[in-house]
Formats: sequence, structure tokens, C-alpha cells
Amino acid sequence: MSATAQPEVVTRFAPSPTGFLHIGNARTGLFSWLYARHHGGRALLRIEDTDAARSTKEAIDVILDGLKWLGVDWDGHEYYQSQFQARHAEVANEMVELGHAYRCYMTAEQLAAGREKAQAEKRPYRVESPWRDGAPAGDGAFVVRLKAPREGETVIDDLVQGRVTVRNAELDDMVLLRSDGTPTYMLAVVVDDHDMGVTHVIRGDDHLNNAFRQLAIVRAMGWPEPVYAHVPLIHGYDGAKLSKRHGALGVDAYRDELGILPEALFNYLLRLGWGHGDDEVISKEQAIEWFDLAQVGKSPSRFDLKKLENLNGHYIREADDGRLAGLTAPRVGKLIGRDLSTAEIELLVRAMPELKPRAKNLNELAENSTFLFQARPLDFDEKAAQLLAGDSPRLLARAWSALNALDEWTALATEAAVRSTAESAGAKLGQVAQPLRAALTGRATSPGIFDVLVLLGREESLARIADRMDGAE
RNA sequence: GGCCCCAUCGUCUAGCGGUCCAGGACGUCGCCCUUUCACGGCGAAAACACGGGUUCGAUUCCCGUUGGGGUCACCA
Repeated sequence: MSATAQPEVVTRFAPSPTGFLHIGNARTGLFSWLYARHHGGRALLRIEDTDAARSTKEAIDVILDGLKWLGVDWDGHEYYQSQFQARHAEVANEMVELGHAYRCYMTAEQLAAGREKAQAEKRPYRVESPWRDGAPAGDGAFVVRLKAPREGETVIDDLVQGRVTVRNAELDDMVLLRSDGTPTYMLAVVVDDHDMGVTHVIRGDDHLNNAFRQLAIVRAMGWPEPVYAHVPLIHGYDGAKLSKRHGALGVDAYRDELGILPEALFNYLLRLGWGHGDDEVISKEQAIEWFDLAQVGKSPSRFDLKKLENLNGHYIREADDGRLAGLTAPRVGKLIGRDLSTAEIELLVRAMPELKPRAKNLNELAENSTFLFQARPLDFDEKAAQLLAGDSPRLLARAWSALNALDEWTALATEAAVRSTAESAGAKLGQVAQPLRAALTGRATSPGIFDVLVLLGREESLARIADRMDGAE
């Protein structure tokens, strides 16, 4: 808390539980969180769970877990919109008493007829309720409608969008309270944001139009007006709206299915639609220090999985070997059909320095490490099989002898042995090394062959070579 | 369709009237390193949507066109 009169910044992220944390929502949440952290304010979380059918415990946990994994925490407990319904109704009724809202008895049929007529006349439809101006109360069911201003215009100085002006004639008398007495989303957000003390409403720009109508409620109640910031949505790589088909996966899918590290997704999402000079790799601490809404672009940006994976590769290379092994082990287990033993996980940790520069996600890391754990005789892929044909068994036999004669089993020693084998056989190093690689890993590509030899150990290495050499029993 | 917003390399972006025949990153393509694949290093191709203004001077300001997006519920 500063001693100056700067009011505290309070932001909120308000996702509705749809069963997954959409990547675009996650970015909006990230921005909202960063803005609060940057200004030393509070970042709040409110679950918009008024749709009881969708708002299951599981759906809510997906969001909570996703944010936590991303490293986006929030202050205090999370709020649940469904708990404030009585309060919403109270505000709606107060607005009726104040003359800023009214009970409307129009039927669904009347509304539909009005809409149809407007469409036929090719003019925009606006609710024209006789009860707006005090028609005597009807006797059927009613909704409470906002008595929206009709003259003049409403201006919002949006932190991202700039100054946006809309003529009040465009605004509608939207429903605040449904005929069953429950609040609509429009009412609920405004009331909750006010009650929670939210000063900065940072959300997707699909809400920009709503802001004008919501502001009407704020003003009717005489509440302090929040600062708005509507950040653009994320699009798919082809420019179309992000659908499941091209990347609109939940945050959990990036973690579980694509094997993305949280710091990579954090960094990628941050750089999507926001920039700080030429900086590409940005830590959380730097992000908090540098982030500002003013630099957020106004146009929607496209999601590029290639760039995310490049960043992910960077963070994998930087990550601690033990942590990576822990994340990779279960994936390896799935690939080889059994869990890794403690000793095998330790081997994975030791192999990590050689493994991690070759992977851009955890799945690749797992795939590239399976050779360490496969039981003899190995399976060979097509390219490996080719490498083991022709003269290779003979060269492998010579390599086997040279290696078998070694006193110490180090990368240096094995390299010397293999090099002299090649030399004495009149072959290039590659002519020996490649078959060796195939025999040891079952593949044509792998970490450096001498590192592989050391990781596998003397006994296993010699046995694997023997399996493929001339004179193999 | 009405209303609102947007527009720099394929993608993410830097640029906030002259420093820009436009910089960085991913991707692509070469070369180097090298036992493979990566990593790393070096280099190349690649953009100011179009048309009018304003100005001594526009990528930068204004208008229009085109293109894209959002939104128009008793959903959130």
C-alpha cells in the first residue's frame, strides 16, 4: 500500500465453468492477473456458475487447476456468482424503485412478433415496452428491464480499445431479472464487480458491446465506474475463430496431451498480443515488472503452435533434470507398457542432459528415451534395420571386441575404442557409429553414441551389440 | 444487415512524422559444427492491404474502399 492517494487496483478473472479452461480465456486471466500484480493490487477470481447444469465441481476444478498450473494465483478465496442471487434481485428491485428499471409484462410472442416486424422492415429491433413509461401493471409473469438511456451517447475510455463511443439509441432495455426471479448475467456481473470492489474490468473484447449497457446499470445505481480493458480474442492459425479443431484446447490439454511446460505457455500467451521491445523469453518476474495494458494490441492474434513449441523447447533445455524426469517418466511408462522403477527414473535423470536438447515437448522427450528401458532383443525401426544390414555385423563384431577389452567404461574411453576400430577396419567413423547406434537404440537417431554407451552401461551395451554382430549366438 | 473494433514479413511483433529502400522472434531455405538427430553459430528470401488527402516529408495523422473480427437472447 503506497502512502500516496493512488487507489488500489483490483482486477478479477471471471470464467464460467464450461468443462475446460479455454486458451483465450487463460490469456485474459493472465493479463488481468499481471495488471494487478504490476500495480501491487489484488487479483480476484470469480466463478460464473449461474448455469447450474454446467457448473459441476469437475468443471470448476479444471479452471482452478489450470490457473494454478500456469502460475496464476489469486487473492483471497474464489467467489461464486451463484451465491449472490438474492443480492442481484435486491439491486434489481432497488432500480425499479429508483425508476431506473421497470417490470415488463410483454410475452415471448409479443417480443417475437416485434422482432419479426423489424426484420421485415430491415431496421434494427429495439424492445418497445409500454411498461417503460408507466403502463398499469399487468397480471401475468413479468421481467425486470433496465430503463436504458435513449438520448445522447455513452463513451468508454477503454485501456486497450481506446475511446469508444456508442449512441444510446443503440442500447436496449435489457432484462435484469427473469420472470422466474433469477438475475441475468448482465446484472450479475455489474453487481458482483461493484460488491467485490473491482476497479479494473479486464476481459475479452466480445464483451465490449456489453460494457455500454452494463455501464448504464452502474450509473443508475450511482456506483463508481470501473475502468474497462477489453482484450482481443485469440484466433486459430488460419484466422478463423479458435475452435477445437485448431488449438482451442483447454489449458489441461496443452499440459497433458501436448506436453507443454507451464512457463512456456505463460511466456507464449504473454507475447501473444503484447510485446516489450525485442524481448522474446520473458520470466514471470519480468512480466510483472513490464506488463501494461497500453501495449496490448487491438487486433486478434493467431495462435501458432510452432512458436509455442519452440519456446517450450527452450524451457525444457533450461529445466531441472530431476523435474523433467518426473514429468517424463509417466509418459515413458505409457510407451513401454509398464511403470519405471526408481533405478530407471534415476537413469532418466542422468540421461536428461543428452535428451533435453532434442525435444520440444514432453512427449518427444519420452519417445526419445524409451531405448534406455527396452528389454532385449530390441525392435528396430526401418532405418535402423537398414543400418544393420550389409557389412555392419562384421564391423560391430570388431567394435564389440575393442569395447570388451576396455578397462574403464567412459565416454572418452569408448570413443577411443570405436575410433580405433574404424581406423583399423579402414572405415569412416560414421560407418561404425551408425550401426552401433542402431544396435544400441533400435533407431537411426539418438543422443551422442558414446553417451548412449555410458548410459546403457557396459553389460547392456555389449549385449545389445552382440545381438546384432557376426557370430551372435 | 445495424452497431462497435481492427489492418507492418506465412505467424507473433518493434515502430508512436524524418533515425525505415522498416528491426527482432517463430517458421522456411542455404552454409558451418558433426557419428545420427537436435542444440549452437552464420546467412538468405519474406511485410507497411488499396485509394485519396494533411504535411517540406508519411508505416506513423484524417477520410474512404476492401478485408478481418466482435456483438445484436428471459446464454454466460
